[in-house]
Amino acid sequence: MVSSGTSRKVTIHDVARSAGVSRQTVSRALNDKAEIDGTTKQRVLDAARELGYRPSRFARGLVRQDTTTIGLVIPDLLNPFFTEVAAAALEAARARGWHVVVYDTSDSAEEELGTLQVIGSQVDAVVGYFSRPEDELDRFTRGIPVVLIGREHHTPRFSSIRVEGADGVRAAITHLVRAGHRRIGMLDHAGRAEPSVRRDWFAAAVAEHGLEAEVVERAAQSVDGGAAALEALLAEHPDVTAVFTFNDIIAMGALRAARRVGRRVPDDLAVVGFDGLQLGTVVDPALTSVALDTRRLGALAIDQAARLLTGATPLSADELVIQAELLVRESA
Amino acid sequence: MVSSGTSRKVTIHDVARSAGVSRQTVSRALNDKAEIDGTTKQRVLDAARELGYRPSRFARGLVRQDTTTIGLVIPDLLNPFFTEVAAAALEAARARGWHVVVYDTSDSAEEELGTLQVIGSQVDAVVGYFSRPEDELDRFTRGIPVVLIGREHHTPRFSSIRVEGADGVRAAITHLVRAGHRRIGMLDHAGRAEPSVRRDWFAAAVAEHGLEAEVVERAAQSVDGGAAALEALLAEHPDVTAVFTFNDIIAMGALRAARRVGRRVPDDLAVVGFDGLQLGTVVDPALTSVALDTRRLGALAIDQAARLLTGATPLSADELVIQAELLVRESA
DNA sequence: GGGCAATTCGTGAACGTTCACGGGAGCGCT
DNA sequence: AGCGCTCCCGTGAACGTTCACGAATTGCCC
Repeated sequence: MVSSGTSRKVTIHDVARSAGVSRQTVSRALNDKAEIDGTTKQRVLDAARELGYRPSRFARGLVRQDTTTIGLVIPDLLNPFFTEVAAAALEAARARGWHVVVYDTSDSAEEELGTLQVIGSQVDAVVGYFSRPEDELDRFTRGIPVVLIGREHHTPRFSSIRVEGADGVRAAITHLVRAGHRRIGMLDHAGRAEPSVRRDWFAAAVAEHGLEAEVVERAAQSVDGGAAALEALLAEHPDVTAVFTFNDIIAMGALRAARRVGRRVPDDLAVVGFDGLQLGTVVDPALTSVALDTRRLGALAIDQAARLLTGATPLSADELVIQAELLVRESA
Repeated sequence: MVSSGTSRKVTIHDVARSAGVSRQTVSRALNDKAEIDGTTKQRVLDAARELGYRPSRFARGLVRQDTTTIGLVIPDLLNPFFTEVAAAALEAARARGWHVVVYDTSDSAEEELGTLQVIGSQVDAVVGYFSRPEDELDRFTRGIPVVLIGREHHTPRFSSIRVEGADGVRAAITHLVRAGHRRIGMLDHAGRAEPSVRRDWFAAAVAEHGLEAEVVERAAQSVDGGAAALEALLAEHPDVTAVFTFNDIIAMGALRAARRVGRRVPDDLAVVGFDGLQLGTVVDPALTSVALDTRRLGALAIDQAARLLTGATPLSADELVIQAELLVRESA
């Protein structure tokens, strides 16, 4: 018989009554425990299947304190960089037998707020990206560990993983200068109000070589945005022979625009992205980029969450750093 | 004071005692309910913060039956197609206030088994991709709705979303024939033992135009695999002027290989992928593809899960279909 | 001053499961 | 016969929260 569907929830008690045994015996049968006869075990299992019984994860979780679930907050899963981070975090969590509930906040402050309001009561720890002020995060995540990615923290309960790109960007600029480039532009992120940190790294690296650092255009966070920005930059500064971009998505747009305006990459225009996406190999020429080890990033975040959760000594700020490194492929 | 950390779990009772009130009053304060004085509410809140109190989601879930959590099983989150499906499912679930715990099975049968073993006791419904035999799925998901994607089902408790691509592929081939192509090859998936269903669609469509259908090379599921396969195919059949591929990833490899061997796309070689990834716009020329509406796919899966969960009349098999449609961009 | 409503708070019960413990039946051995 | 051991099985309690209900206090009006 198929279970009725709209009926009240069937409990362990119903199974026990149906099989003519006690709750405890049912529990023993379902959890493969000892102290139970083979035939009664089968009888209980049959009764359970017949009734469509399903143990309540809440009741079970209440008494056995074993399962841990963490919340992973991602601004935009369709952005390949975050996809890589999420995949890495999932892998690290699986290795620990954890469950991961994923929230995509769609780059929206409102959705992030909505997520914060529900996440606190659903998970044992929170890992991910946030844009809201810290006191708000604090208020909604009371009592559980929080690991921020790519953002500073001041609340003692928080941890954060720092993304250190100065060295990587410097290596990229050095690489370009060695190749003979003297006019190097940048396509920055247009989303936030103030210039990005990556632009600061760029400016510092360029200044070290005594070059001008002000050849910057701001690009929308998309392939089209990158393409448009490169065209604008080249129109304004035709003497530019190399560009560094905020990220690989924008760089891919730049690659396309370069082809459209007749610049050969890397000969007429060198392009260096940021992120080091695996995706950088699908474009032609393959994208040279200042790469972030996303797998390590995800693993590090989960590891720290585990330490905070178990009370082990957490990793220090010095250890919670991802160092960007220049990944030379074909576009520069 | 910072909470001690390794101490026993602090319960609502501790907060009540600390604030000099009853459990119920604490509950009222924390859940923004009425019937509580402003000052006592603040006192309770302070005490809760002081003690580092955090309500147990298990105890709460046990008494209020509101929160629903679904399990989303994905073979490989790094594969952009599945990323899009996952993002769509997350969005649809968020609209319903559901929580989604994501499992990446890494295209591995063992990981899928491991997922099955734990998922049944953690979620209220299961949605996603599975490769294991149906009786196994049945055994591990007793009592909860299951929505399979891109796979038939025979167990009555299951639902499945069918991907119907025959029409879309036919449209693609017609498109190629109209452009004058007479020798059309295919790059099939090399993963499974038998030829893919997409190859059957291809063969049927090509046969309708009276063309030869046997110009098929099998490609590994990667950009490099696609590139290698196209080179092999062209070496064997230099007269081929158009290729249809198992998916967009392989198509992107084909694009690169075409450029390497000096074939201009789409003039010397037309390329049509399958999936219709947003990613198809980052390559140059942008990829023409037989597109699947991944957003609708994800939404449909979640919708059906919702119907099964609430006891509403589920969608029929006819309604659970995603029709592929030709998306003409630049590569063909 | 008495009645009545509104406001604020507390107590027992319930949610569904597992754990700790105890008890009965059967068997072998002294 | 008595003892002890093994194998099954059942009962009360506990997990931590919310719900239903009742009670106490206060304020207001006649």
